[in-house]
Amino acid sequence: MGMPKGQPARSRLAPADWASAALVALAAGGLAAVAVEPLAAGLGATKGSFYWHFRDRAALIDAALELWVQKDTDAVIDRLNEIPEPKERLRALFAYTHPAVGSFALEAVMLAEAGDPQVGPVLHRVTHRRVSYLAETLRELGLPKAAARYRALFAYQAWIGQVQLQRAVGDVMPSRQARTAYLQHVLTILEAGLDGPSPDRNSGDAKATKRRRRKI
Amino acid sequence: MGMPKGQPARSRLAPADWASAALVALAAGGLAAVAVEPLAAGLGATKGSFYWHFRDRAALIDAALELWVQKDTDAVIDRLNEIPEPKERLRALFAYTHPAVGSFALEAVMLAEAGDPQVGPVLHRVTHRRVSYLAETLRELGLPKAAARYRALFAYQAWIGQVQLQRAVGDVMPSRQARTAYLQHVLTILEAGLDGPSPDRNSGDAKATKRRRRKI
DNA sequence: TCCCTTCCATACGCATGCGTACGTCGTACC
DNA sequence: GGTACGACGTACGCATGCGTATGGAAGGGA
Repeated sequence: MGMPKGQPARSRLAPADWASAALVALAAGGLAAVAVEPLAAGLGATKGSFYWHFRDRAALIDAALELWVQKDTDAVIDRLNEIPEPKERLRALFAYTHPAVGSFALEAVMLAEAGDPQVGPVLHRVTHRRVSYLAETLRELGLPKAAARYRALFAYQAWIGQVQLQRAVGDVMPSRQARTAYLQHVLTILEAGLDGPSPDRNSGDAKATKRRRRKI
Repeated sequence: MGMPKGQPARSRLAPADWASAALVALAAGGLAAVAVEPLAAGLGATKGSFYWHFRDRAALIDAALELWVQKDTDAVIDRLNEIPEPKERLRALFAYTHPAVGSFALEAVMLAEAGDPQVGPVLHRVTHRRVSYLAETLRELGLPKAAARYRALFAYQAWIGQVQLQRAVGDVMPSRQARTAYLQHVLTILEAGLDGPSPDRNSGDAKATKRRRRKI
């Protein structure tokens, strides 16, 4: 009983607790669901605790957004950067962005709340960082600059569209088989015909990549 | 001056007035913005008027959603169906779905509010109808059934993604030139490689079929 | 003119959520 | 073992929004 700082212990709350709870609420019900009193009730506390750690509700939302950026963009890119081979990196990225069905609710919420003065800039930042990182990885694969940017934009847009469609209508893609087949379809499109008509024939020795991979 | 039933005349209000005002508010601020009292203030009326025409707020939301379906799906399909040539129909559809930048806010809102018990079913209905219509038109162009469905899904998803990206970050696509170039890029991809490996060798006449979509 | 229906305004009760003021408990430190 | 401060609970005022109740103006028949 040395106060193991676990979560279920309802002893003391830190700002991080409030932020992660806010992020959960955000994913579940949008910005409107990030309300102080319901969150406090969920944490087994009251507003008195909250207003000790945060100045107001906006500060909580900022913290939650920052947490989102850190977890779903920064951390992912950091992990991807540990993979030296760009092709492998892309594959890992793709595997990461295509798992569950109901997931990525936060993405949809952020897009939804894009008009909000707090969400807007963050979304803007995240989108740019993601697309830029994707484009840079594509450049490592030998694509010229403009082409890499187009391809990155298109891939990101396709992903956004898929996330949204899944959330909107879960059954447009009936079986799991059909989903993977569809995925394969999208993949071949993404790999195919940019300049040269040989998508899979990689450049002999794959070392042509200069591996700049700076943090973007 | 025979009371021309115009909007600025603040004489009598009909349910349709409330519904369209609700739709405007919905596009601007999401479901939370569809509030009775602010809408009444905007219409120069009070709640008393509203609760005469509608049973409650949910009824207003239903009416607004129905109006949306009618305007941005049913009416568009009806208009498109007046074009006998499927190729021309696709072109008209594409032209309609790619105009302004800030438009299609309602689409984003609907996707955003997909979790809502009132919005969900409507969105589901609309999406199915749109995709099915697109697939059907593609079938008229000779595509086999499964391929037409894949292509329709992919096109619709690409459109959704573009709408969302535009709303999220307006400047990922810097100049108008870059936008049209990007569009061309997307178009060729959409046209290319379904089954046969001959993407760009279009059918003699340079009328390359463009496809894409929007409001179906 | 009278009356009745339609349409709308005013006023109220209620619930939720924000932010603030202030009281209170525990713990570490002396 | 008091005491000071950090962390939290309680209670309040305020604003907004929903829904209801009731009264009153406008307009068309009779």
